[in-house]
This record gives sequence, structure tokens and C-alpha cells, in this order.
Amino acid sequence: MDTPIARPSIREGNERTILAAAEAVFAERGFGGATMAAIAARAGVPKPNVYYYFSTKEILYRAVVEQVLTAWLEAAHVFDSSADPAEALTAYIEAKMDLAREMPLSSQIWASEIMRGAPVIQDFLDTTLTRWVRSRERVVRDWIARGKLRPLEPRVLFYMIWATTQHYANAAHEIASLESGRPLDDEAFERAKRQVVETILGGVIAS
Amino acid sequence: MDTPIARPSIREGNERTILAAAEAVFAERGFGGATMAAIAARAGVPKPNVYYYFSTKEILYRAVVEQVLTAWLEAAHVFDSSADPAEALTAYIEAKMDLAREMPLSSQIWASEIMRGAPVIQDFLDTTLTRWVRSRERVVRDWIARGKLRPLEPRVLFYMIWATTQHYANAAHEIASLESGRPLDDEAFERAKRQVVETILGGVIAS
DNA sequence: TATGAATTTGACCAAACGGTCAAATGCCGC
DNA sequence: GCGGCATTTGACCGTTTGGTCAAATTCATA
Repeated sequence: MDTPIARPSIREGNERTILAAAEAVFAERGFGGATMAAIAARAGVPKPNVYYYFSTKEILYRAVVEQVLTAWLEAAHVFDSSADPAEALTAYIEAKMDLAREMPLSSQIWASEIMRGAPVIQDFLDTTLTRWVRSRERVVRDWIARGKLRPLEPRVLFYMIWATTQHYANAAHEIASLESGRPLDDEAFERAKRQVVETILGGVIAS
Repeated sequence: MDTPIARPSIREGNERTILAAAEAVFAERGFGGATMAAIAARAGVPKPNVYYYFSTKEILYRAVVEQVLTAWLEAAHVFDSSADPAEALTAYIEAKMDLAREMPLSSQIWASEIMRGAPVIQDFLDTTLTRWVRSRERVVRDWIARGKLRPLEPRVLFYMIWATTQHYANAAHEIASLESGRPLDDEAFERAKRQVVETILGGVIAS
């Protein structure tokens, strides 16, 4: 019903190239600071070619942000992987840490978008995200009622998880500066991931 | 030695007005998205008047960022208020939460600046911040050695505190959207503050 | 290989941008 | 109330920006 005839190839490849370039430029300079010329240069194509595939800067930005939502939803799904709080939270935190590691630009664009007042994803916040949070709040409250979790406002837990994991993407530059200028290597990152999981679990799992 | 004759009044007042307007606009649109015309309009003065006090956009931006550093250093100072980890961490987390509440724009500008690669505060990251972290890492390791804290990389703890507390400023809009559209009132914020403290302490204090 | 559609591209445009300037106005000690 | 300095402001400028266009090229297919 969607793609009428499914004739991909050239168009699909170029769209991907341009989207990747746009993601990098938007993440680095923000929506207002990004220029279509810079995006075109980064993608290695003339500027009008960018307009051929994305007719305005805002449409291109929206396309980039939609990728972020897809990634977010995939990670959110992991929360439901287990009925046991320790297992579920471990899996969720690890998934969000991995997402921050693998898609740092998405995380930065998300952060920028929120700081601007979410002009593009407001609808997502009000519908999908609100529903997800309300629903998982019930799960967390149930864990608390069953004595498996210390009593706390579920949202405080979510915010802590989101903030901490996304920090490893959004503040990667700050972290690198504090680590002799180099970004975390895989080993250091895995260690951090483990300790983030341990610390948050230690803070919320009833002992 | 600095201000030669100290003749404040008009200049001082106008600089403050313009800085406040600039802080808001930079926070909302980022450096690249902010325009001098928008800042002037927000400050309620004609554009050349802004240039009279701050001769370029970058100089104005630097002036705004310097205020952020001042606020940051004040909160950092609280970390040293006690030799007891529970007390020191409680005071520090509370101070950072209060800072996020009272100066959310500063927090957002800090986040934007880091995401851009810290073009303006790189020096601060490499000197003052690095020294602060190295020094307090020793404090945390000492707590661990004395069995007062669970073993963990001190930086993981710092990052968690920074990320979580700043989240209440940077993601205030997202939080508001999840709370029936209204920002946290004082009571809800105090409750969140208490639970953030409890949860982080529960995660790191040796039991 | 002819043909029409998809794609590419250099040249171009109006608006918005950062920044300037000189004239006008306000302020303050004398 | 006058002289000099600080401040204010409308008009202006060169550049950059988002976006357009028509001509050229490539591509698929019959």
C-alpha cells in the first residue's frame, strides 16, 4: 500500500547518503546552525541534488528525526523482555547504552530537538512516548508493590536511565576530554556499561 | 587592576539585560540558530545597541558561556562540604538539582556547547574540569578503599550525577509533556530531588 | 538505439544574516 | 546651560542562506 511500485536503487542509495550527512551536520551544529550547503558538501553532491530528494531543510530534518524515533522504539521494546525487574532493567539499560554507543548522532539530535521545545516530535511525546511511560509505570509500580523494588516514582527511574545512558553519546566530547583526550575504547565502554547497570540496580532493587 | 575606574550604572544594567536575552535565545536555538536580531528584540533594544556592548556574536556567546562556568564552579564546591560520602554526595546532588532548577538555560547552553565539540570551553575542560575530576576521583577512591562506597569507577558516578541532574533542566520540556503538559511544580521537583539522591546513594554506598 | 523518465548540476535569486556608520540623543560634572 | 562623553538608533552594506530553474546528462526499457 505504501511504495507503489517499489523501484529503489539509485534514489534509495542517495537518500541514505544525504540522510547520513544531514544527521552528522544537524547533530554537530543544531537545526539552525546547519546549512544545506554543508550537508550537500558532506554528502559529496551538489546542493540542488539535496533539494531534489528533500525539498526543504525542514523536511530533511524531519526525515532525520524520524530515524531517531525508530531507534528509540526498538530500544524501548527491550524493556519488556522479562518480567523480572533485575533482568528487564539490565537488558533495557544495556540496550540504551549500546544505542548511545552505536548511534550517538541520533542521541544528540534528540537532545537538541527537546531543548528547542520539540517542534517536530511534540506529537510523539504526547502520544507514543506518553503511552509507553504510563504503561511501564504500571509495571514498575507492580514491582514495587511486590517488594522487588524500593519505593520510588517510576519516572525518576526512567529519567535516570535515559539521562545517564544518553550522556555517553551527548557528552562524548566532554568524556573524551577527561580521558586524556581520547574517546572511550570498547573495553572502557563495556566497563562503564556494567557499572551503570550495577549502580542503578543497586539503587532501586530491594535488598 | 581590572575595571579601571568602576563606573557602572547604565552599562552594567544593559549588559545584564542583553546577556539574559542572549542566554535565552542561545539556549533555545543554539549558537548557529540564534540571531543577533532575535537577541536584540528579546532584550527590547535596537540591534546596534547589542553591538555597542558586545562587538560580535561570538563575544556575546562567550560572555554567556562564562556565566555558566561560574555557576558550575559554585556547585562543584559543594562536593567538598563533608568528608562523609553520604553527606558529601547528598549535598552535591542536591546542589546540582537546584542549579538545574534555577538555571535551566545555563544547563542547556552547556549541553549545546559540548555537543558542538566545546569550541569555547575546551580550555576549561582540559584544565579546571580535568583537575577537579582527578582530584575528586582520589576522594572517591579513598571512600571505596575505606569500605564506605561500593567499588566503581569514580567517573561513572560523576557522569551519572551530572547527567541525571542536568536532565531536569535539559529535558524539562520532555518531562512537562509527560506530566500532563505542565512543568514540575516545586513539590514534585523536591520529591524528585529526594528520590534521585536516595537512588544514587543506594547504588553506591556500601551496605 | 530511440525515447521518455529520472537524475544531475551550474547559475541564479530574494531574503535574512552579521556587522557598520554617522547622526541624534541623553547624561553629568563644571 | 554648556561642553564632552556615553549611549541610542535608523539606515545601510557585503555575504551567506534557503531555495529555484532550465539545461544537460544518465538510465531503463522496448
